[in-house]
Amino acid sequence: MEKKRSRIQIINQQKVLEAGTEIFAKYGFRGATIDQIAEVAGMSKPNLLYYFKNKKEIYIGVLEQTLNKWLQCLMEWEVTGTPEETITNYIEKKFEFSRDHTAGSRVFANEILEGAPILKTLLGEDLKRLVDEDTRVIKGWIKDKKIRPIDPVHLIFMIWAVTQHYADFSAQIETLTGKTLADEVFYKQAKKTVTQIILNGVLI
Amino acid sequence: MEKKRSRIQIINQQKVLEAGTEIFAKYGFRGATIDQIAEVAGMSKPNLLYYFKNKKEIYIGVLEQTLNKWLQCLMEWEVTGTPEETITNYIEKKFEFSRDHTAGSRVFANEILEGAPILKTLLGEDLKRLVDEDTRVIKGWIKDKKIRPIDPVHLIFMIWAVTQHYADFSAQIETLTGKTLADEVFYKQAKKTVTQIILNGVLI
Amino acid sequence: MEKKRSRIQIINQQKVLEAGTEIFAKYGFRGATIDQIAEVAGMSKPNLLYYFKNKKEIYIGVLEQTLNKWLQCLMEWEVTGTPEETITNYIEKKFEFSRDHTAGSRVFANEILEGAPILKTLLGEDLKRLVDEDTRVIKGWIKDKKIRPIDPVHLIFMIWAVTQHYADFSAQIETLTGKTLADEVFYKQAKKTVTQIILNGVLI
Amino acid sequence: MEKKRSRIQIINQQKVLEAGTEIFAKYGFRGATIDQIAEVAGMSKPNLLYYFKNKKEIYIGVLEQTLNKWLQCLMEWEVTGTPEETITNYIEKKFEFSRDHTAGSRVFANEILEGAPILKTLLGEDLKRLVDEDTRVIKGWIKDKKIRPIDPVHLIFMIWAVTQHYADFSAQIETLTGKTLADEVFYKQAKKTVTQIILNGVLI
DNA sequence: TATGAATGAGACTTCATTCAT
DNA sequence: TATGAATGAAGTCTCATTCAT
Repeated sequence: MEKKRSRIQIINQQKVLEAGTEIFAKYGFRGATIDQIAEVAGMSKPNLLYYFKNKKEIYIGVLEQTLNKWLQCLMEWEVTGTPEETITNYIEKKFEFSRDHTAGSRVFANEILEGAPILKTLLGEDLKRLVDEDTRVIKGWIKDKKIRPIDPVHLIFMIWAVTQHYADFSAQIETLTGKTLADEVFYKQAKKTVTQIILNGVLI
Repeated sequence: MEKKRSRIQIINQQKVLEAGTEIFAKYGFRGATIDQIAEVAGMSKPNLLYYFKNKKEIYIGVLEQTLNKWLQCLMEWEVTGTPEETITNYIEKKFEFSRDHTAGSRVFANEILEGAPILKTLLGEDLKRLVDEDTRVIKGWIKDKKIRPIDPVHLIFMIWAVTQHYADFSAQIETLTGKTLADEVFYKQAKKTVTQIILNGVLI
Repeated sequence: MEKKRSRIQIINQQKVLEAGTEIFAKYGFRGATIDQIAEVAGMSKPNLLYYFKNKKEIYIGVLEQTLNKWLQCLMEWEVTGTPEETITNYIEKKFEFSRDHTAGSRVFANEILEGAPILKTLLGEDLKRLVDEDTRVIKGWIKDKKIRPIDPVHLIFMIWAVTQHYADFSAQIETLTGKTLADEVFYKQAKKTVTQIILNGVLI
Repeated sequence: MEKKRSRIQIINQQKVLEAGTEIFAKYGFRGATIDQIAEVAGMSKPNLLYYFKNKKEIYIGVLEQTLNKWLQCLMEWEVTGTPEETITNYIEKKFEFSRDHTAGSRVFANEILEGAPILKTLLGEDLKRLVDEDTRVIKGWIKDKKIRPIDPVHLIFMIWAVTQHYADFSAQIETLTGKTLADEVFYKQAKKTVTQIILNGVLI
């Protein structure tokens, strides 16, 4: 299934994935055209199709890469500290991800919006494992009376929802505030406010 | 701009808008086809196009209808009570909206994801007004020391983000938990947890 | 599965089938292009695709129509007379078919050459039934000592092979003799010679 | 036109021709792809194209090779014996050819079906010569009252048609009888029946 | 001699939209 | 108001062929 990949193959595939992320983020799967992706990737359409058999393969590649980055982000989470430290760090990481992978985040959001036809399986496996683990940690905190007795999954969803919102809905946010996460001040303000509310919301 | 609309026109246009909401939610603007919408609306394609000049008009119609419903939801907010009552009520309303207008919410999300080409203007006007007003109210609370000094817009975004997440990302949520907002118990649990955290997060 | 077919639909579908027969006979399935068929049928490509979903559907339609005509030809065979009359009549019918349905015969030949991917099932059912019946009749003749004891299927194949040859290999025949079945004299000569040899070959 | 050909060239060209025969037989000229041929020949596509300038050249090569083999088969015919011996031997040779060069036979059939654009010239020359000679021999027999007065070319076509039928239509034959020429018993039966009928058909 | 990489031409197919009734 | 029929534009994908090494 996997061809041997030479240096140039790796480079070009990566080029395509990056271009694909950008275009799919902007136009969705159907809206994106191979032409656009090829143009951004700086290669001819048939050459692009030499590396990825068809449009869907590019899309899957983009999704997998994004999901992997996201999973990695979630896994880098240090759970050894206090709940305050840990949650602060978690939110920080997610905000960073939203800022640094805005396009990927949107492709991801689009896929979920359409019912996650491609990602469903992966989400049910890899992501589920991570959520289960986080849930366990949070339950431990609750048992130790370190945080209030809230439902762990909804806390997790809250953090995901908010941080992702700044990436996915940035058009709306920009229209309303004139700012995006790219604005350093705005970024810090958002992170700070969210962290504050969540921490005060759960810590005893 | 407005033609005189006979009874049957009104009925059929509404049929189309509902069908459009469903289909656009599932496949996005480009992914949706007029055929699909016509089929769901129970009329022939040319007949549908008799009511809406082209695909984009249907889309705009759906977006406007959804936005109006959402604005109405936001406006129904009673600001006369205590912050606790008010915020609780606000979150409740938004959760209801997510549950009862899942499809519309997704069409809306999709539009924002793609940069809100159609809605941008409306958002900058109608929604901005509402946000400004809410901001003023929240600032009043802060000044009166009724809630902690947090940045109002980010509080608003948080609430929007979380409640919308349950509609837009329900595929992911369902994969991870097996539940959706249609499940009464899950719905209440989600609403309760979110309300708790936010209230504890902002109240003094 | 079958739509209601209006007059114009029937007419246009038949136009397409005829054009398809001509083009598929000349260029084979892959070699044929929808453009060519549409051109011959006198309609635009998308309009043609309004009647047949894709190229393969046209092909299947052509094959089925040809097979049906052929089966009908085989069934019109009168088995009540003497072997001499019956065989003479059978060969005559097949020769007629080759002359009057040259293009269809070639499409058919092409399909068989490629392994009959589409027709295999039909051949195994309808045609098999006919062959079995013919075989029974021939065996009866043999038992009654009306013809020599030859293997019936090979006799049948012989007749098919020869008559079909004049349609399918007419390019070769024309190169070698300068004539085709369209030439009345040549047609009669061919039919007469073949009938003679076969009759003398099997009659006692 | 002829380059000096090294050992490896000869070997590789032969590999390509064999692969080409197989693939062209299965899919026809347009249906065959160079990739497929290269794969069967066990070499890369550009390497294959180093030996044959383009697809058509491979096709021509295959056709020429097949035609040569066929002509050789026809020429090996011993005309010195009695008509019975000679015809029996001729049919035998042709049956052998069909069994041993099934794929080539089909490529040939395909070419003729499409109007013999490539072979037409060769057929008009080399094959014509052979047919003329055979015709002369048969006419001699008729004049000597050794066989009945039938039209020689149609006798020749009959034999070609029948023997070729077992190669070209083997898909149909297999569907109807479950056998192919590869089955020794079936092969002998077919040859015997055909020989019998033809001999009885022409001998006085 | 051999092969990864690249491309232009062309085919199939979809789909929004219009026509005619 | 309603709909079968028709079409142009556009997009996906294949494939013979060439390039560069």
